[in-house]
Amino acid sequence: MGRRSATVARSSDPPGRRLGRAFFDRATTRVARELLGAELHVRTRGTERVVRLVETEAYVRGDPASHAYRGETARNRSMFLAPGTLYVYRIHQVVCANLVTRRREAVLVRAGVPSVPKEGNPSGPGRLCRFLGLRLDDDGTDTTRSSRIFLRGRAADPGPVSVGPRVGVGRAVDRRLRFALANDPWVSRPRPGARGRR
DNA sequence: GAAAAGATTACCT
DNA sequence: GGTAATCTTTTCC
Repeated sequence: MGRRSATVARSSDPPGRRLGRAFFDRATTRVARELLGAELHVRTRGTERVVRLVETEAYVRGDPASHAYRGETARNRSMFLAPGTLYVYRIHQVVCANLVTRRREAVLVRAGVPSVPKEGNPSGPGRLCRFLGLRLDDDGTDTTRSSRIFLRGRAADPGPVSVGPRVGVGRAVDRRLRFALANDPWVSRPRPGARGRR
């Protein structure tokens, strides 16, 4: 097929279409913002889990909080691969997933609306990965080509987006690199009203 | 009854 | 493991 290097991306991809390389090969903050409302599909052994992303964080170049900040290592190698690459890292007992944008930059997927609410609560990076069944083995997967792990663009305007500081980041707190759908119950951080049980 | 503080639990760049 | 959010208890008016 005619393979060409598309460098220019539309501001809005076709609704429900798979997100290709051009989508991710843009400014990380824009990707993070437009990822809201998009669907992340993960197929594992016949079962397919889907979440509609509602919360993301951008990690950019020169960012002390970014894993790529201190250079390439065996762990963060995926961050130096092509846009659309899945970067999965392990922290203590859970794993978190990022989508590589431009080189050395990525978007951390923090929360989504679950396709099977009963079986999980994809609110928070660790929980999201656990719900989707993502493992450390999935690190390095090219989501623009994989048939197991891929994304679909949002079908419509997801609504108002709230922007604020990232979660769990000690440095560069003043940067507003966290994006979330306002008034969405699945957003992890600013829990509107946790009801005390018992 | 409401608010503040301490302590516990859960989570994760 | 450290940190932040949550829950419980206590104090105050």
